[in-house]
Amino acid sequence: MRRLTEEDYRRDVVTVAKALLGATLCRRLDDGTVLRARITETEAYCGEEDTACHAHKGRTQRTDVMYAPGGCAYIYLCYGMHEMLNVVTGPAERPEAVLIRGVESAEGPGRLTKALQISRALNREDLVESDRLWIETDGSRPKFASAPRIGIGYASKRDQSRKWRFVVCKTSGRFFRHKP
DNA sequence: AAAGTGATCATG
DNA sequence: ATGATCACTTTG
Repeated sequence: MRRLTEEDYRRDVVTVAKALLGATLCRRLDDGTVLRARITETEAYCGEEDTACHAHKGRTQRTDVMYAPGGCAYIYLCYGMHEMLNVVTGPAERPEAVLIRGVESAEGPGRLTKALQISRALNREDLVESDRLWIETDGSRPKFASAPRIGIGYASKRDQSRKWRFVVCKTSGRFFRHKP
């Protein structure tokens, strides 16, 4: 297992979104316990041109962190109750981020943050250096499927149709099923 | 299917 | 200041 570095994060957002699948999200609590979970689902949000991306409307107090160099956390509150965890990617001044949509045993962006006790208190955390929040990889690259992103009905048809959501394929624990 | 919840952003 | 709108989850 090695921790992801700034070089890993400063690549193109779609590349990073795929590379994060199978990596391990790690969270150290104040009492020292470390929570870990493998990432199973991600989405790429790709700059001011992407009408689904929060940075589409430009730089604001909330989106400012997306303009930072890749490697820090962008965490915001959705629907008044769900903390959403994103990883900023790309070079400085390019507002891209990967939404972490699911981890093993906590599917759903709001559920995983609850399970790992991640909140806006960790907004802007540097995942390269932090001892509270980081990501590790063992180099495995699980098979995945691509699909349209969820919950972006406000975006242009074109951007809604982009397949920038990536989900690890479910593996049968025991049996294989063959098409007749 | 619809509520619940509060930050955020565009209006005025 | 006010109001619509949300990268959602749970409950019925």
